[in-house]
Parts: sequence; structure tokens; C-alpha cells
Amino acid sequence: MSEENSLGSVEVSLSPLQRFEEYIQSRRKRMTPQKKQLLEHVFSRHEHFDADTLIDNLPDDAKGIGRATVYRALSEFVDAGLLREFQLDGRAVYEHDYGYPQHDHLYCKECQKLIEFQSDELIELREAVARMSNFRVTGHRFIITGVCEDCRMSKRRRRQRLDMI
Amino acid sequence: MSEENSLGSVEVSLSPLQRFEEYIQSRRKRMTPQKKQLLEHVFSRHEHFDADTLIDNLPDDAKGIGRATVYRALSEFVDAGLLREFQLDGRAVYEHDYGYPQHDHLYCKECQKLIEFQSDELIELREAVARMSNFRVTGHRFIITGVCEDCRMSKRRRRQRLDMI
DNA sequence: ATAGTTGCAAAACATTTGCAAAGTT
DNA sequence: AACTTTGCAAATGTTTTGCAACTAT
Repeated sequence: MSEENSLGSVEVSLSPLQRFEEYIQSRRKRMTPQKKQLLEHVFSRHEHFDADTLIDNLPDDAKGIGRATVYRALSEFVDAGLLREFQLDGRAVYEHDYGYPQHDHLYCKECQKLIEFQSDELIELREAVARMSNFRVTGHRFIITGVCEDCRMSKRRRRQRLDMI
Repeated sequence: MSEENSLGSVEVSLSPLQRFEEYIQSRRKRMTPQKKQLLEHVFSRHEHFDADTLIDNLPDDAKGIGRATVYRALSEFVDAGLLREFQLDGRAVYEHDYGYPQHDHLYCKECQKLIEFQSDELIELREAVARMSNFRVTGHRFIITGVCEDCRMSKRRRRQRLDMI
């Protein structure tokens, strides 16, 4: 389920916060109001975000949290297996990992939307490829880029309007 | 063959330089000694590189080329369908696209090596996924991360040595 | 002649780091 | 008390931009 974290696979029975507390203790780290607030906010909605968006959307009672703290917390969350991180157009993007099934993305370069999809076949393919190269897999990143349905449709609409002239 | 370029698919019968010249003309851009030198150097060996490595390895007669010029040339090469660009650990990495078969990568996080592999199955999978979402595909990025054979072996060797104590 | 290109330096970004003050265990 | 974390500002690393001088067409 969760890959590339440092606690290995654990069944989902704990809340993200409980899971993080486990991690904190296993690493002699400390729980702080900042980390707690960030974690709660991050898990309050299932969507993709980057550090900046996160900071901008922080609730008022968490507005005082410094940039560096946010960055530091995000890497802890990733390390704890709560979040998954990947690069998109040069910046880091995060999404829920803990308690969320493995999946990949379609990325619309018009509207920057990320659409999730799941494919067991891809995992099989990944294992087959790795086996051939004697490679030990810890994870992968598969992003299909293009134009999403919505953007295709609004483009077509625009084209039709022009054709009428 | 080549994806995400702006000239569409063209058969490989021209040298990279000729192909670039075509692009230059189609875009009312200009050929300069700097672009020519960079292009020649970039296509003199088939390997992955980033902007910095490229600049460092430039032959003496091209040493005077400014950073900005290199960056500007690289995006032209990408736009011309000569190079493919992707992000790795936060920076842009380039590889030959023109005249080179489509492939994906295994990325060793120990030694940062990129190993290429090709899979038709992956392309079929990509099309199938896109079809389901009514998505128009222009390309994809598939990177399998893990530890390569060489690094696995040297780790094992190290472990065995320790076990003997 | 016209418009694109160069090199430089400065700016822009995203992210990281050093450090003193504050907080957690 | 011991050690970690915070927020700030400064530093970093990579890529982009403004601009005057230059150059390809």
C-alpha cells in the first residue's frame, strides 16, 4: 500500500494523526501544535497541493506557522508514509498516501488538473521490468500528460464559435 | 515516435542539426553558432544530462557560451522535438528524443543511474486509461525507482563482510 | 533594416539552513 | 535539564528575465 516510507507497510486502522504519533515516537521526534495543525489541515480534504497552496489555505489559527516549518513538516509526513510527494513542473506536489490506495495520474497541461486512476496491470508490468534488470523496486511514478475531457470540450466549443464567423 | 514536440511526427531521415534547421525556419527563429555548437555537443554522445553538467563539459571552443543561452537553447531543442526533458530530484534532466525510440526509465536512488527500457504494453495501457477518461494523450513519464543490480550487489558484499565479524 | 539572439547581471522561485528563542519530553 | 522545534532571515540551487550590444536574415 504505502511505498517508500520508512515504517514499512502497516494496516490502516489508525487515524493519520495516530499514525504520525507512532512515527514520532519511533524516531525520538516531538509532537508540536504546528505539526498537529498542519497534519489536520492536510488530511481534512483529499486533494493535491504544493507547499505554497498549503500555506495560503491554512486556517487563521495556523496562519503564524513559518514557511520553513511547513517544509520541514511536509518531509516528516512523507517520511512517515502519510503523504506521497512528486515533482510537477519543477515543484513538489503532495497527496495522501496513508490509507489511500495506490494510483497514478493523468495530468492536464491546460488546466493543471490531476486525475487519478488505478491499474494493477501497471504494477505487474513494473515488476516484470524490474525482474529483467535485477532491480529492487521501491516505487514508481507514472504520469500521463495531455488534455482532459473538460478542456477538450471547451476548446471544441471555442473552435465551433469561430467556425461560425 | 517523438511526442510533445510541436512539429508532429516526422520520419528520421535528417540529422539532428538538419531537423533543428527545419524547426528554426518554421518558427522564424535564427541559427547561431552557439545553438549549433550546443546541438552538436548534445548529440555527440547518447547520455542523460542536466544543464549544469552540459555547461561543465562544453568543449573549449564553446566555453564562452552563457548560462542563459544554454537554458534558452535547451528549451528550443525540446520544443523542436530533439530532446526530451523531465524532472529528477528537482532539476531538469535531458535525453535524446529525435531519432531515438520511445522508452522509460529505472532510476537507482543509490547511484542516480538511469536505465532505459522499452515496453509496448505500457503504451497500450496508457491508451486504454486515456480512452476511459476521454483524455487526449500527448506523452507520459514513467520512472521506476529503486536500487539497481550493481548497488544491490555492492550492498550485499558489504553485508557479508560485516557478517564475518 | 529588422527582428531575433547573446552575455551579463539581477531577479525569481522553491527549498534549505543557521541560529537564538521557545517548547516538548 | 536535555534536546528538539520554531520562526526568522539569509543562503542555496536552478532557472528566468531585462537589457544593451550584437548578429542572422
